[in-house]
Amino acid sequence: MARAERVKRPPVVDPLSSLVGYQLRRASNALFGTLIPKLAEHGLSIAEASVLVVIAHHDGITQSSIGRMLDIHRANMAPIAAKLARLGLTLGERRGRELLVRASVSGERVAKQVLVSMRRHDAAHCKQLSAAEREALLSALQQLWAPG
Amino acid sequence: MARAERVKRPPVVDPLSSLVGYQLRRASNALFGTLIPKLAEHGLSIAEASVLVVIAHHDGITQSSIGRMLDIHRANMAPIAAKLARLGLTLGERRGRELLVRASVSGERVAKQVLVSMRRHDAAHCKQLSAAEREALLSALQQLWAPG
DNA sequence: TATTGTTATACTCTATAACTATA
DNA sequence: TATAGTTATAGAGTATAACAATA
Repeated sequence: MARAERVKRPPVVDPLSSLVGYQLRRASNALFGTLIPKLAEHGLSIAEASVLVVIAHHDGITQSSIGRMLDIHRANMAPIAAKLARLGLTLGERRGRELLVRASVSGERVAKQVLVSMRRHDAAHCKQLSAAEREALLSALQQLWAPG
Repeated sequence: MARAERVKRPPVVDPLSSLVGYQLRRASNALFGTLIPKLAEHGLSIAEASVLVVIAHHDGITQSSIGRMLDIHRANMAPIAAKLARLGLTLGERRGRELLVRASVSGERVAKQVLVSMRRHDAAHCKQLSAAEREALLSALQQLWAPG
């Protein structure tokens, strides 16, 4: 307690600092902000890259399934899927009212690169945390939003 | 490890689940999504309510200081400050190029109500976490974005 | 009826640029 | 020069509504 008074930055002036929601938003914005330019090197937004990764891991998945998995509205999935197809990263096969999507050869390659970028980015931001702390963090975060 | 296989929900299908950045975004969106309607009962957005709370705790603070504290751009602070003033929640006193802001009597009252709403909302979402887990979560989150 | 995919559209949040006034 | 405040505007992300096609 007394030591804190000798620190340059004052202890806590921000009345919102003790709120999980506030800290979540700040941390989320921090990681998002640095991830955007990394994925831009691949010509993709975070949403586009995330969808590509999911498709590469789930051959023949439908747009609706991806949207439910990543919490992206159907209406917003359309332009994302269209861009990935236009870039030649995904191939669509219509079956009835569903559109089964899978990654092309180049799509698989880009998906792997994107996932590596994401993991490197994640590790870089978490380097101040121990492995146990990171696992506890992941577990706590999942409990905050996961169903159940 | 073996116990996890007996859990109802499959282990991990989502290739992004192990990323802190992904979990952060999902958790942040979850808390944000339910906080918005709560603060709308006070006629305020999250940003507006946050700024009001900061003003109530820092008498005579400037817009720039608030912006730096909450990471809100100057250009976006203007309409927020204008709305709080228009609602009679804050009073501004110009000194040179600075505009010192303080909460009005009703502003103080609303700020307290808003902070109570925020804390209740936070507690409701964190009720699955122990006090120790919540503290560890706050600490980890702060390390992810705080300067230094 | 319910679901998939699609388009159009609106709203919020955030970012950039340009300007005035003051230190 | 650097900072504070303001305005206008552009962009991204996300939301609703409506529609056609299919289960």
